[in-house]
Amino acid sequence: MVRYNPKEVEPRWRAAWDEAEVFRAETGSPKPKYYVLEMFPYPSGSLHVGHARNYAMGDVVARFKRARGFNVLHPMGWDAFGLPAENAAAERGVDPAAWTWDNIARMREELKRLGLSIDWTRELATCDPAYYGHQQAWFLELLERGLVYRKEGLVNWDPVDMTVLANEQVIDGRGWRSGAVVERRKLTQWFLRITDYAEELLQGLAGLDRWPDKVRLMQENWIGKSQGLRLTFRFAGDGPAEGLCVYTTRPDTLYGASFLAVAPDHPLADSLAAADPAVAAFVAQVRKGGTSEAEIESAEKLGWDTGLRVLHPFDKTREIPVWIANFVLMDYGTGAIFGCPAHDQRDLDFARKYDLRVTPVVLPSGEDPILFHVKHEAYVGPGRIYNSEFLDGLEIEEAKAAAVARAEADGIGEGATVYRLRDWGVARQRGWGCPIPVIHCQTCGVVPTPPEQLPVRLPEGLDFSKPGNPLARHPTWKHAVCPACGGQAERETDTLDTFVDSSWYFARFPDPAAAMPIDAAAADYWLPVDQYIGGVEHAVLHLLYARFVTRALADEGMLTVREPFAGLFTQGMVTHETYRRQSGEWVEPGVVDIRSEGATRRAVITATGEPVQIGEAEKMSKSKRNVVAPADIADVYGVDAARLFVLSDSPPERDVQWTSTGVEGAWRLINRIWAEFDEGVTGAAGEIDDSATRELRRATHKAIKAVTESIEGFRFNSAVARLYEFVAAVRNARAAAVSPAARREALGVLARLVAPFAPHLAEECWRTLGESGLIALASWPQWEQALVEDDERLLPVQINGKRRGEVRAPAGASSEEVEKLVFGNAEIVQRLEGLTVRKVIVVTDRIVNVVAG
RNA sequence: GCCGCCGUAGCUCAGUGGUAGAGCGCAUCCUUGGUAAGGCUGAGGUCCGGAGUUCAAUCCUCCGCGGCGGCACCA
Repeated sequence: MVRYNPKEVEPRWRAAWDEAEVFRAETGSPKPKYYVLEMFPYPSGSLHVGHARNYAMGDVVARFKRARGFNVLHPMGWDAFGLPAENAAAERGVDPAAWTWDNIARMREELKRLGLSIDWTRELATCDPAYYGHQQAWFLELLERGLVYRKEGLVNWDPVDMTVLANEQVIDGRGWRSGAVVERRKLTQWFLRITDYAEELLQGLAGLDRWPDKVRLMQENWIGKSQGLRLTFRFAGDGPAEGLCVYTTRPDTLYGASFLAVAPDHPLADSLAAADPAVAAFVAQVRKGGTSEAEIESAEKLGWDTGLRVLHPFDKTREIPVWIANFVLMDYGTGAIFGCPAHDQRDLDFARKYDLRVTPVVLPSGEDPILFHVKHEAYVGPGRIYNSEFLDGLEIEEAKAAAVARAEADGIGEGATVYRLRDWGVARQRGWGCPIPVIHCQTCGVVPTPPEQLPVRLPEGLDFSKPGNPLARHPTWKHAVCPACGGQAERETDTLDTFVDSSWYFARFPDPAAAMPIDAAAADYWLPVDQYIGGVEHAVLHLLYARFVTRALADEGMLTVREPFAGLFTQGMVTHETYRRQSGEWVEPGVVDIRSEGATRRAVITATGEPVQIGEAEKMSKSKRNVVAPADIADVYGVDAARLFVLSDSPPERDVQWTSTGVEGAWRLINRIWAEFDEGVTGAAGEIDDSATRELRRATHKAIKAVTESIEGFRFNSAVARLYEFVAAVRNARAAAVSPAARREALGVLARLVAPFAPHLAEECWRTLGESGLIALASWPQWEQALVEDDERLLPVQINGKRRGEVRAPAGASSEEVEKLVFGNAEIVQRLEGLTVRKVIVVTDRIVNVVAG
């Protein structure tokens, strides 16, 4: 018996793979291509088992597809710009570039240790000028095409860090890092015109049939398409001559309008505020309102009656008051609405507060028009229109169409489509990001950096010790010569949102050394990504940005695909129990000893015996100190055990709870597998047992089929479960005198089925079996159909729906044959005594139900 | 508030319109020359609750309850 020693075995095979360059992808190979990609990591400096799970999943797919004859591209890179490096710089005075590159070096070694079948020759990092220079190049092309623009907009401003924050960096109204209350500030910002593609991004979702429905739904909601009417009201008496334009999705309820309301930052409100300090005071008051969930939730509706009146578009005898209201959003629709309190809860709340008219115009079926009233709950259900002149009697949808048609005929409005999606604000006042490559000139305005001056590199020696943008503070960096007039000018000091970096990296991997941002031929060969894998937290932002940028670059002629990711899989997190001392201090799992006493588990600190509280399994985080690093596991059980475990316990899309007992289970499986190979192919002595041989062969071919289908269906946990069963079958067959050929077949299949999950073990087994080549290059086994079909079935027999016995029948037996067997079965006949058989239902190869009374 | 997901053994979770499962834990026993262990056997279930459809519901439909996630004054 040779013990399986992963510490010796695993590095040896990794060296063999490197030596043979087996994972190198060849652009243009005649084999069918398969591009598998996991979302690239931020180089935080240390890998945890959550990363391991993500990359192990991609690796299973990559190795499986390679074995199935595909030319596989499985690259790796680094999402390397971002705040942690700046934080490290601010806190410890280190250079963010040096810090980042150190982390990359460390994480690269940890990733390599996982035995991932990655083509490392294509590695890239977004903080590398060789990468971001190309990003600047295409950014300028988009600028030229008008897809990049500057505008003044409201942004989340962190007054302590002195920077703009992305929405997701604002937590409960406070900066995620500084904890300062975030202000809404008007600032000139760079935007990418993603809204130009809103319709296409929405339509494209329908074709993404290998994406999770959940993600498609989230994107659909995010884009938020709505159809309605843009309608201009004329002022009665005072007011701007052009009138006031509102957007509504409920033109059918126009006769229920009792007020108009504009956003506090609407131009009309601005001009009124300029003339009247009281209005200005009101606007200032509502703008101060916080952005936290709780504040928005409980925010009271506040309004200011401007005194202006508009005429009802279909009834010039009616005048409607115009208010300024805090719940109207400037950046949606036209920033102005008409309020129909009877059929909109927000409008109703507002109307009740300010005592405005509430006229129902949609009558639910079965209600009496005289008696129907709306009190504190708006009616938003179906019904017929009434109190509405020419719309009376119509269904809601008919009335919408009629109202739009009338507005269009009268020349006061038109049908309109509006999206919730906003343009993408990409400027950040940060020093560790991709510089926006433009120059501001007093005389020429915004001038693009000439292509030959790209990349615009970040300077060295930035000062991160103070809040604010270090690029703006740098003594010399921003001084530039205007490329247009040659005069003195200044560089843009904002850098790009790191989501820009990650919105095209998958298109760079096909040729990461190309002189152009994207090599057309290589990208054409490899794209789209056949299988993309990552966390569901990127369901909207990253995945939507990447879909947008792909289209923008395609329209630039740089890409031929418009949809970057043909298949998407969103994997769950790895969680871990948390441990806490009496004092409340979190304790890492490594120093805790778990003891089972009967059914209860207790935890103590190993060194001192001090008891600790066992808490819920939570997402691994430094603050809860429940992070497990793959390296810790590899030192004891090897990385194969860690890979097996993170894939085995739970379906890939769900969270998995890391436990030491679980990884021990995986380790035992590895040893059981190894023991079979160590045993060799010689079966028990004596006459060959044909029946046992046949059973082993059946088990072998069933295992091939089950594991193959499980991997294809992304059910890695059931694939591993099938491996458990198959190993048991191989082991049990050892007791009988099975033919050496059948055992050899079983072991050869076992090694290849294990290979995607535990590749080092599989190589060792493969060599032990006497194979000379690498299993990483071996082809996937095929199953024989005849061996996976049972020729006999065990059919449960129910009497009135309860299981009362079973019969053995040939596969595919007819109802008549099965009935004969059922009524020839003594146990069943006895059960039926005294009952009249009314009906017999035979489901071929499944079950029999006898209905009797 | 809107949308989605989940609820099955002590724990973590598979699964299926037709015999309720796995890993871990627990109990019993065996082995102590596969020993940084290994193996046998076993106990343990109102499949969240209620109604409906069906010959048959843990599964499908509807109504609840509980947990989680996304969006959130989007007119």
